[in-house]
Amino acid sequence: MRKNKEPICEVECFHEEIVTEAQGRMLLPEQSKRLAETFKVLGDPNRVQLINVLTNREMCVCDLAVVLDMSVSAVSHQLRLLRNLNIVKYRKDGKMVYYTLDDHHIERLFKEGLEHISHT
Amino acid sequence: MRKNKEPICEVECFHEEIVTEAQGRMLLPEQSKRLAETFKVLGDPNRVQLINVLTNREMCVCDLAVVLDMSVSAVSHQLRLLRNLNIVKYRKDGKMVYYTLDDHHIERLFKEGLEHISHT
DNA sequence: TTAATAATTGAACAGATATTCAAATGATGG
DNA sequence: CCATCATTTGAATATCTGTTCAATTATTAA
Repeated sequence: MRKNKEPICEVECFHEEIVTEAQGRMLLPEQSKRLAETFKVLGDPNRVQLINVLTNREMCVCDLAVVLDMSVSAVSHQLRLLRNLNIVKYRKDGKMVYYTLDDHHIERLFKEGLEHISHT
Repeated sequence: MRKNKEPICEVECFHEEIVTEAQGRMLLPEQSKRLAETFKVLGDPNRVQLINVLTNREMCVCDLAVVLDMSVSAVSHQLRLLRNLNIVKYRKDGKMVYYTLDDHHIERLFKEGLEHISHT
């Protein structure tokens, strides 16, 4: 947040017209927040691997822990995060819990990201 | 990292075959790291607005601060981050510094993200 | 019912991140 | 040269994030 909410009597450097035009092109706060949230969830190497590995496959927590070389607890915490954002869903079978991707939009975004890093 | 590097003599819950198959589909560590970095930089509402506002426009730091309602210093710090990742470039003109986007891949990713949140 | 096991949870901790503040830099004009 | 202004920078701080550890839940089988 800016501190300077007081009347600006002194000379300021901004360009009225450009500022007004740009303000008109701004995203709504709700939009920028959701967009950032969406990207942020993909912004961790372990979650990236998790999402990649769960694409078109179902896997139990324990297998995921072995594959990602993480503790079961750490995996479970990350899965909860993805669950809360409806990115993965789960199916229970006895003691086991099997996870899969539950968001094909995210899949597209993920693939677009992969392409991006491949030609950089 | 997992602690359990000791020989696993006790019963473990993972499924050998599934694990092996999944390991084969893993991204290289370098890939997952870069992919996560790319997404992470888009994972902040202020940076989202910055990138959006700089798309096809050039703007000086002071104008950006007014538009985004942030301090000049905060904007400058964020711009440095984007600069270091070659997402924005700048042009100097006297005391002023004008920034623009410098990465069309990011632009595509950004638009894909926008689409994503619009049908959710 | 008890023991064992897969997974989840919450607290605690270390490390990363975003902002603020004060000081520094670099350019312009008097 | 000096004062001013746009921007950058570094240190300090508060908050957020991801992991670990220990405890808990839920399910199965003895």
